[in-house]
Amino acid sequence: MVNKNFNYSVSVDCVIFGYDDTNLKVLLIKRGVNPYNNYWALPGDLVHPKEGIDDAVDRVLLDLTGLDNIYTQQVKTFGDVGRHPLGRVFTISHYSLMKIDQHELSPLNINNSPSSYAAEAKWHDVQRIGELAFDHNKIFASCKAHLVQSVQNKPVGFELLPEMFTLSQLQNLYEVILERKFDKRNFRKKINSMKLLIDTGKNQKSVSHRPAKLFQFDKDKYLKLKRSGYNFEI
Amino acid sequence: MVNKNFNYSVSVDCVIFGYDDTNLKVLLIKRGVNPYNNYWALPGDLVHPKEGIDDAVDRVLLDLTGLDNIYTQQVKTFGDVGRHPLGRVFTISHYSLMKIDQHELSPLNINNSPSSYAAEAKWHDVQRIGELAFDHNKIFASCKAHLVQSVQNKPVGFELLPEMFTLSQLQNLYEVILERKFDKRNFRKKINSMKLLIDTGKNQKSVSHRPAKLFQFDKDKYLKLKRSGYNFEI
DNA sequence: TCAAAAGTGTTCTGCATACACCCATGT
DNA sequence: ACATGGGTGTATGCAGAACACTTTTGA
Repeated sequence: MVNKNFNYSVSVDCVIFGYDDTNLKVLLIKRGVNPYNNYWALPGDLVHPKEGIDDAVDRVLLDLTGLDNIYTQQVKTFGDVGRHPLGRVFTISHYSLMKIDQHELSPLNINNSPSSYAAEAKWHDVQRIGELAFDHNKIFASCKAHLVQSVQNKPVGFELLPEMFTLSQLQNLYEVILERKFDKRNFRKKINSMKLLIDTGKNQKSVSHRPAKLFQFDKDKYLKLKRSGYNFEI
Repeated sequence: MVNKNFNYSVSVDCVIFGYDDTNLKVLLIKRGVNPYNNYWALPGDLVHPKEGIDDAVDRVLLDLTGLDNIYTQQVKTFGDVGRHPLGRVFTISHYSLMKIDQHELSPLNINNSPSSYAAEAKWHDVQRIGELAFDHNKIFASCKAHLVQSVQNKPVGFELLPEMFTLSQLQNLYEVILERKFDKRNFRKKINSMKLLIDTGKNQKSVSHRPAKLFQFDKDKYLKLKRSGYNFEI
């Protein structure tokens, strides 16, 4: 006999952020099934019976992007009584940060996916997402706010940049996420004082202006500093 | 027929913090039923079918304390496969802040409660909680860390103090939560510069030293400032 | 040679820190 | 009178903010 207390369902949803050197982007899927057929939605899936929350998130991300090392943080759980037409579904929302150049949004990935209620996947400007399925607009807003907070006291911005990046790319990333401008010299002074970037010795190629130096984020050094009480702050 | 996808259960758990002018406290219940009979545990309950997450939290807090205006924030959802012996139960953890002097932990409240799996409720020093039921030690640690973060950039500390409080009480509260000392003059300078306290004109009574002034937190003023971009920071 | 973005220092201001003595009350 | 915690100001150092010109490359 099924216990009357065990009749809910639980899903995970991912707000996957990317950065294309100009704008902050979010990866949405277009639903190919009801409910909300043809609506854009956050990628997600039900949590399987023998699967932890993080495992479910990793699976959704792997199926969608082919990548298995995407930075992810849990944000908030949504469970309003009427949020899902088929029953009581709680969804545990997450934000994920990926290097946008690393993945191919191949139809292959999407069609192979157990999350194959998705007919299409596409990057959208975070400024220009329309009405999403379910309560996904609310979820998106919550995760976006969480990103804005995180980026100011954790070095998560680097998760959105390629392995090697210029200081201008980094500055523009912060400007786009925080919706404010920084002074170039002061920004560089600040970044420089952290001593967390490695000068790769390489330069940009084939740009029609003075080529910029390429840097890497020194994650090991950051982790050591953090263990001894250091607080990242932009 | 019960859909195979609807066979999970969801609960809320509350890490209820209080402050007794010396230590940071957490309100735990002693379980009177299995599983984990006689273990101390976080107060919580299953989310009812027609009830939102926040409603469930409010209900748990009302049943336990008789109060209905307790500051609460959702923290994190836990759902490891084996975390509950009776089935797949996800729990949405919250932290709550209350003025410790406002409530009576009457057996009445506890026995009237639908959460009457509780045989006893008691404030514990946050430093001295032993092994709790389920994965509640992990949940507690997560909520404590969240409190430490929050208290530094939101004026939530005042939720733990009586309506009127002295500057020394306030300073000690921060020292206890953040586990560091502040210089008295600098702390007061900082608090004073925020202009968020109202001098009530009243003083402490019957203390065997110079009586301290009593202040109130100006919540309305804070909310106005916040809307126009102000960021609280200690 | 022109356009475009990279790169670079100094001054000023304000906030965090460090620090020691007198005051009001109860016993 | 003494013990207890309440209450107050100044000097110093450091970090954030404002600000303009030269350099390197491709077209």
